[in-house]
Amino acid sequence: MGLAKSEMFTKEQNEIAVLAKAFAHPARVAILQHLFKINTCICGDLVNEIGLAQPTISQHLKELKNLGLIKGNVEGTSVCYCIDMEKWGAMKTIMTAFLDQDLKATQCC
Amino acid sequence: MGLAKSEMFTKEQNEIAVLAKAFAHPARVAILQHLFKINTCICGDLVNEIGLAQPTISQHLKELKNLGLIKGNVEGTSVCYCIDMEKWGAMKTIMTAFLDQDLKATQCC
DNA sequence: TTGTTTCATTGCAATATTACGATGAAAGAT
DNA sequence: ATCTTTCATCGTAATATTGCAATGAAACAA
Repeated sequence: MGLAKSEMFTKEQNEIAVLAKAFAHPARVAILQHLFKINTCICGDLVNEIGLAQPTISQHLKELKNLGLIKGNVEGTSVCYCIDMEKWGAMKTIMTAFLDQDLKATQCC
Repeated sequence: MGLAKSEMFTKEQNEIAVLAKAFAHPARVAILQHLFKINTCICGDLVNEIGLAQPTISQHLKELKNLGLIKGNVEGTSVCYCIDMEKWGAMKTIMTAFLDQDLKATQCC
């Protein structure tokens, strides 16, 4: 039905899925990469950098903000977005633990 | 429109997004975790382990297979799925490089 | 042969995501 | 005050994803 039955999975499984969604669209990957590149914060010239319309960028920024991976500071008429390093680190811990499962496993077939 | 304009992003950005989609659903996370846990391959008792219908599990397995993260060996009437360690490692290299962006960046706001 | 088991595929409904035009809100400039 | 700039939000259309009942295919058992 298109409904993720989150109650039938562990908290960890749901958390990984939610975090992975942040990277599951190239526009959000591009946004994050650009925010890291221009480390001295940056505003909505993301719209110029990436070739999507302003409401679309704004929507992607909102999702990343909801996850806590980025934060936005209002500066006059513009808004300065940047990575929340603390949240990024927390996310990385969870994702890395998942990705490193192979270290404990043995090859089979 | 719901259309990811992949031609406007870099090859790397699209690759990260495609790989991240593998983990963007708790059922696929659960499948991968179970395959790692039962490292001596395992078949479709994933249907019993996870509480989803057989066609649904089969569909998720297909997606993971398309990405190359798992492979399936037919054994009589059953199919034995397991992680493709080589592909997993390649995926991990790409994802880790993306996640480690913060190591080169400096905090801003 | 007929039945059974296991899994893939088809077909469809429900829901989620993505994209953008139009509009609104807030801050500056004039 | 009006105009402009910048961004958020609303509304809606297009597309993608998820889930499962029904069915099909392949291997095995009788």
